[in-house]
Amino acid sequence: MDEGAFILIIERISCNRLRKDGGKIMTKELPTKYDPKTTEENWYAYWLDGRYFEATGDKKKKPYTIVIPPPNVTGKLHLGHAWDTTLQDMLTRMKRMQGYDVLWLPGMDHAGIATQAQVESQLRDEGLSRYDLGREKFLEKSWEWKEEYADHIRRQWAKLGLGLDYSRERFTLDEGLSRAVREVFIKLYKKGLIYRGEYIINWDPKTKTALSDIEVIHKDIDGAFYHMKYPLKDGSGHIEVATTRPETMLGDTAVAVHPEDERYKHLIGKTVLLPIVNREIKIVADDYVDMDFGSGAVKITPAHDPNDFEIGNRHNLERILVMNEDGSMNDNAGPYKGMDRFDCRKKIVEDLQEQGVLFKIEDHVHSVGHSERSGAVVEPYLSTQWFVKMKPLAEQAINLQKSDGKVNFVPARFEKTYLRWIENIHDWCISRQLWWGHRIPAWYHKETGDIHVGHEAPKDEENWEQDEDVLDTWFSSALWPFSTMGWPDEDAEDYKRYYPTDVLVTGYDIIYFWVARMIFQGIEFTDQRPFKDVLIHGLVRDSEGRKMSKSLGNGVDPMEVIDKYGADALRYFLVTGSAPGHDLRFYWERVEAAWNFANKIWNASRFALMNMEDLTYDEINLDGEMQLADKWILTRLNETVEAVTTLSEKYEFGEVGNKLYHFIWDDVCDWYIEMAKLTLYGEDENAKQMTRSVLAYVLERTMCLLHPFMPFITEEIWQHLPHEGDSITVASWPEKQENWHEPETINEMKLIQEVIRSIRNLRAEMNVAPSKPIAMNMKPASEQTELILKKNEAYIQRFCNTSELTISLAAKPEEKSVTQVISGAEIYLPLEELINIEEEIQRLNKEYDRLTKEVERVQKKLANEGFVKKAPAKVVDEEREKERDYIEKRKLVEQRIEELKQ
RNA sequence: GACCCGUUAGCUCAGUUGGGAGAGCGCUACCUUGACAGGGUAGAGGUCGCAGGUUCAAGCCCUGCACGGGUCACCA
Repeated sequence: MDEGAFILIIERISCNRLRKDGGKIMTKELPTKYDPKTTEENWYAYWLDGRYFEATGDKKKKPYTIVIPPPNVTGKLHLGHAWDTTLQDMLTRMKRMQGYDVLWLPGMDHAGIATQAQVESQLRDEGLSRYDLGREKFLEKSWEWKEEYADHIRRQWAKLGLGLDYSRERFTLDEGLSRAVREVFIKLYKKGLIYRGEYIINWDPKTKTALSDIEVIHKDIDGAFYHMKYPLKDGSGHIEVATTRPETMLGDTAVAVHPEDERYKHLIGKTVLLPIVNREIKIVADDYVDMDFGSGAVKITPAHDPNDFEIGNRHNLERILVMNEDGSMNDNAGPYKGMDRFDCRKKIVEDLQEQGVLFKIEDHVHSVGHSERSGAVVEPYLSTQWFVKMKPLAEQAINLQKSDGKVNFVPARFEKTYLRWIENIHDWCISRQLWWGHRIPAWYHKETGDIHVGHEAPKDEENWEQDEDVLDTWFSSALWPFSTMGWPDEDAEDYKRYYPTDVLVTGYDIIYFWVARMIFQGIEFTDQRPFKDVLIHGLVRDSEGRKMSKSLGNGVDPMEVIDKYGADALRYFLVTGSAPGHDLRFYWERVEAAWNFANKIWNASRFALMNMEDLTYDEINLDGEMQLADKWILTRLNETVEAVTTLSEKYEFGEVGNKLYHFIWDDVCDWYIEMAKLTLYGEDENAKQMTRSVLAYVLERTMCLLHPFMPFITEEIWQHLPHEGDSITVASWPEKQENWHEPETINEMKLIQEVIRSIRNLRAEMNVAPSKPIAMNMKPASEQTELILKKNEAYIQRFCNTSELTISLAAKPEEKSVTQVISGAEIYLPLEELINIEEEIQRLNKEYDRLTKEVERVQKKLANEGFVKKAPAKVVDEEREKERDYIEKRKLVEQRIEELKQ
């Protein structure tokens, strides 16, 4: 691998050494705002220095492998890459913490056409072409270019915080991978699955290379339908044909009609005189022709149309190429020689009209193929190229999906997408008329024309010439999951240990180009799927839903986002921003929301650390007496741990994000920390110590859960918190702790929360400022509830801001009290001066009506025999409980109304 | 033409084993409470595209339709 940029990162490690202190806290006080800039770079350097991302080969651990979809070495990473790699980073970080020997293998793709085009454009600026330099010099230039961009990409990976094993970085043109490419080519050739032949291929006249079918993008273009009359040689009339590409008529070598077509039967075998070039061509009969389309007669240009080519084969027609490789007309075009194909079209239309041959032009929208790379209109072109025979390979891939060893697509529907394509696949044109790429390992004998295919030239090299062309970049990408592991050396350590990989993460736009090809090559050469799962995500779009593109200028540079909000915020936004397999719109506000979340976490930790005193990891002790809030948050932590773990295994990161967000913001920050203040600011030293332990423990575990989403801030906080080990990247993944799991605390907490909420609500409704202390009188519905309320009255006092609080089964409201009925208790607030009895009665009447509606709804449900009989007992019981509760509450409200009325 | 996806709060979107609708932003009112104003509290806002069906029960399953987006194929 290239060391350049990597060393830049490594260099910074030295200034970071003071952090290597065995995990002790260096500073206690955190600044009040989280600043990603000052922390992110240091931590990345620290991670590399600790070599936490390198696969260890540790036999005691199970391997877990992902290979990165290699980005084009010619470009910068965009938000799509950031999304794609963040998903992989999350998976590998989690697995590493779970104790797997993780290999996440980085690398880049040489991207033949794209890179060559860039280098050529640079040369053009210097007034040169690649031919001026020659092949060798041009490749030198390209390698320089590659080094520069590879550095750039590595720096971007670093900024994103990706835990890549750089010691195993690969490049598709590396010697090892090139050997794999040759090996595959040779083997397929020997098997007859690679062949060379003259066929109609997709030709890009701009970059002057052949393309495969999927590199052609079809766009609807407003064109025209040109109707022409070709005269019969015997002067007995003419035959009418139509075309969208009139310039191809110069290459016509027949006219075809359907053999059953009564209109033309008598003309079959006759000769037509092709206008302009005055070539004599035959009228042939062929089933391919659709009698109902157009005139029912088709001009045949075997050298410029795939269907015509087939017809030409069936009828032994001459193939006349009328264009050069750059899209200009050649010698066969007679008077049009040298003209560009589109200029020729204009001129030939004029000329034919003048001659009366072309008699009608109709507007016609038709789909025109464009080069995916250069944008040029693709010309169907007769040319000698190398092809992969796809049917046998596709069949193996299709069969694989019927076996237990199938590739699991996530979301599952993409398997259909994949199968549909592979079931209808055509042979794959793999030769490209470029210099930057894997040169085709075929030599042609200068005299005999024999073909030699092998790793090296034949011994009498001077008598042979190597094929000038290179292979489609995807031909090498298809081997990526195993060529990077040392294949074709099947005894290579990495290949044996890490192949097949566990999951491939990529966008749906690349299923055909890459995923499908990796699968059939994987089966053919390794006898198994190259990955167990394929996680498919969508595309990043702009805020209006448009694809980001250079031409629209609506692209957002992930580095700019990171500079503004930090990598953690960007990552969190990317992986929680959409449903699986769906596109994602980019919104700055949502990145900002993620940043706010990070800051919230920061400040919660800041609070904890300010109150942690010198608690060390060993001093964390959860075995003493606990408050409700402590037991509750530990239980909620357990629930969150379980949810996060199982949802992550299912790649449901959006849901994982929701769970963590809710747990951290609502449960930890809004409730637990607020409640912890009671003990932390109180006098009871034992309780304080317990709260510190719980807080430290919960935060430490929470940072671990969040680490895959937000690696930087979690490492920073984790290092400040009491912890064990040198880095959160290798900390243990949280597991459910049965000792501290008390589901009943959830309900107790719900009761306390309901009390607090209902008082806040009443205050707002009655315009009583939260800062104003009030007297509060509670009447529990049972002794059990009374116990819970009394045990937790400190919480109620604080959060309801009471001047006095009584909790008693015998409690009675003062005359002028506001009443609130909740499940399990009545609450009275004697707010004499604020109360108007009439208004209070009205308020309670509203409540009465609301409860009545609820009662009716539940009773309706319970009155349904089918429901009671067929619904699960648990569901029915829950409804009965609700009925009881609503009726009870309604009764209490009713009583209070009656009291007030007296 | 075939297939896939979407249609849920003002906007953008979550909602996976079918059991009383959620988030972010925006909006309203109030709050400098000793982690956080990048914050807190309370609140408004939804016939979950339409029509059928299955089911005790449908945003979720099935069928059809409408609109929007996408993929592939055809296009002389």
